[in-house]
This record gives sequence, structure tokens and C-alpha cells, in this order.
Amino acid sequence: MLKKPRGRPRAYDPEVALWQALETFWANGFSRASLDALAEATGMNRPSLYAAFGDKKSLYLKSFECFAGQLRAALARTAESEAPLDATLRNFFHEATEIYMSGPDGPRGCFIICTAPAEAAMDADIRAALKTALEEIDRGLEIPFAKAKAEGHLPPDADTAALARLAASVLHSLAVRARAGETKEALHALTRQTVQSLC
Amino acid sequence: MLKKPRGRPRAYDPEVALWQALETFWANGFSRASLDALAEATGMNRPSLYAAFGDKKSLYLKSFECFAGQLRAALARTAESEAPLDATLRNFFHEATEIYMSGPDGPRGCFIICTAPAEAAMDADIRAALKTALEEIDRGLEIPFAKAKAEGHLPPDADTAALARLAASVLHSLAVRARAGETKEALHALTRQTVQSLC
DNA sequence: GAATTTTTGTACCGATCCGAATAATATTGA
DNA sequence: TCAATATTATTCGGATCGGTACAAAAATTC
Repeated sequence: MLKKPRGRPRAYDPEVALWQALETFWANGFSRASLDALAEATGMNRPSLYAAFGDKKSLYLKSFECFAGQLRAALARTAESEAPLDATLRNFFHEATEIYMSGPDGPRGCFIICTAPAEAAMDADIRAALKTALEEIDRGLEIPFAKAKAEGHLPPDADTAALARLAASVLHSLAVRARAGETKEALHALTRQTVQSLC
Repeated sequence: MLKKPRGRPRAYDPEVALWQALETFWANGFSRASLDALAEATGMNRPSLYAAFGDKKSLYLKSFECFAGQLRAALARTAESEAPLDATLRNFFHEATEIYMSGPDGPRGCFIICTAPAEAAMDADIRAALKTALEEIDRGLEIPFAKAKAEGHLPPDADTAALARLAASVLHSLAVRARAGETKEALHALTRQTVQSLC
């Protein structure tokens, strides 16, 4: 039961507006994305933006968290996969590649890997968010390796955490390579080599 | 024999000034690095900066090329290494890690990987420079793999180009992880796992 | 219908942005 | 000593930056 709030109703949906802001940051990076551009992308004006999400950095961090949520969901699906390790990994990488190669104006890579590092050296908050996200990837990818090891598909002395970090590293590279303009086939080949080397 | 030029002599050394500009871009990224900050870092004033290196993007691309030159040199040293493949790779990664973890105000990661992607989606010139640099890494790292294969230390059907691209991918990740604040030991562990998986 | 509440739209703030125009300075060549 | 040249130093200009003040608008409540 949602009672209608008292005053003038919002002209925007906070959830879609946040995603539109995310897309603007994704394409431009934090510093290059102006509040004007963000306002235009969301269809809001700056005061509304500010009231809804706080200042620019706060909006960026909320966008970051939004993207990280999608990432978490993908990792969770991967962790629950019943398929063999190689197929599970391949599927995860292909799913990521699909996102990295998408975008209205050409491939955008990964929001996190392609926009946060530029700011991370001078901004402790963004650096912390980046660090957390990287850890989530590392830990999320460990689950399928651990499962494969438990089922005997990996040597008993396999260091699943280290293997997961290596797999995550390839994900980071896919993000950068996509943004640099590599072809989808080149990225798929990298996925193939990775799965072959790790499984 | 260098004849002195006609007019007032320069108060700066273009080579060290370029490196100081590079450091500013390295820490701040392209968009966040202001001409004021660049002028202060180089000890030049803006008109001199402009006369010497062109506009801001031109200065960034020259810095980029400067860093890429260092990278090329490191790759060349790696290609000439007489050591076994695993030691050669380990040494290359450790050398990179040392640079990525350095910096007057904390680890800065890689100039190329940490600053170019943010701009690459909207700037075709920077995207092209990034693409070229990635290709140079891929190709440079293939040489030690090809040598090992020729000497029988890798299976005859080993895809050295693919293995090199996988190794390069780890380098990209080391760059991001360093900037995110991972410890040197964590990066070395990643290097260990990589060398173990690829050799 | 009037008062209240919340959001929207406009306009503006000082600060900073990149780049350039202009003048002062330091050197060489005549 | 003086003209020519190349760099430095100061200053400015138009644009844009992130953020906010204020009033008009649109809804609910009384």
C-alpha cells in the first residue's frame, strides 16, 4: 500500500534516471561527464538531480553501485551454474563481452574498469569502490573453481583463489580491449585461450 | 655540434618537462588534469606549454607516446632475454609491478591502462593510441613464447599469439589492481599463478 | 477553495576551464 | 650599439564548470 506523497509528483523515475546517468558516466568518464550532460541524459534539471542523488560524485558512486549490482547478479548466476567449469567460465566471459561491446556509440567496455581507475589515484572514495568491486569479482569467480575442485575436475592442490584472480584479470582486460576497439571475435579468442589454460 | 639558437634560451628542458606533464596526467587522468596543474608541474607557464607541445590533447598524446616508449624498451629487453620463459615472464611482470606500485602519492598503476580508457569512448585519437599500445604489448610478449616454442619448451601446437595475449591481459589487470590499492605481494602472487598456468 | 508540501524551471553564482593576445625579457647576429 | 629572434611573463576572454537561490507549478490535505 503506497500512499501518494504530499507535494508535486516527480516527473522522472529515479531508477531509470540513475541508469541514464550511469550511461553518461560510462561513455564519458567521471571528470568529462558534465552536470549539463547528466541533466540532459536524465531529462531532469540540475536542481532535481542534486535533490535526488546529491552532488556529482555521489551520483557517480550511485551509478557505480548500480553497475556493481548487475555484476553481482551475473556472478551469482555463474556461481549457481550446473554446467562444467569450462562452459561456465566461457558463458560468463561471453556475457560480459556482449555488454562490453554494446553501446549506442560504439563499444564502451566496462563501466568500472574503464572509468574508475582514472579517478582512483586522486579520489579515495572512488578508489575504495573500485577495490571492493575487484574483490567481489575475484571472490565471485572463485566459487565455480572451488566447485570444480570439490568434484574432482581440478587437481586437489589447485589454488582456486589464485585461479579465480587470474580469470578475473582476463575480465579486466576484456573490458579495456573492447573499449580500445578490438573485435568481438578477438575477445572470444582470448576467452577460449583463457578457459583452455585454466581448466 | 649544436649551435645556439637565435633568441632567448629556454628555461626548461623539453624532455623533463614532458615527463613532468606525463606524471600529472598519470595521477589525474586527462580530463581532470588542468593546464594550470600541468604548468605548475612543468614549471612552465601556459603559453610556453602551448608553444612547446600544442594543446592539451596533443600534450597528452606526447606523454602517452613517451610512456609507450618506456614500455617498448621493457618489451625489447624481455624479447632479448636468454632466461627460460617462466623467469623471463616473471621478471617482466615484476618490473611492471615495480613501476605500477611507485608514485609520490601512492600507487599509480599504468599510465596507459589507467588513463586512456576513460577517454577512449569519446575520443578517437586516444582510442587509436590505446589500441596501438595494446597491440604492441601483445606482439612484444609473443616473442618469448615463440622462442620457448622453437626451443621445445612449449608444445608444438601451442598458440603463442594467444598465450601472449593472455599474459598481456594479466599485465592490464596488474595495472588496475595496483591503482585500486592491492598489495605488492598480492600482485606477485597473481604473477606466480600466471606464469605457472602459461609455462 | 485555501493552505501546505514537494518538485520543477529559470536564472544566477563565483570558480575554473582552455586557449590566445600582448608585452617584457634575454639572447644572437650584424 | 642596434636590429632580429625566440622565449617568458602577464593578462584577458569567452565558455563551461559544479552548485544553489528563488519563484512558478502541481499535487495532497484541510
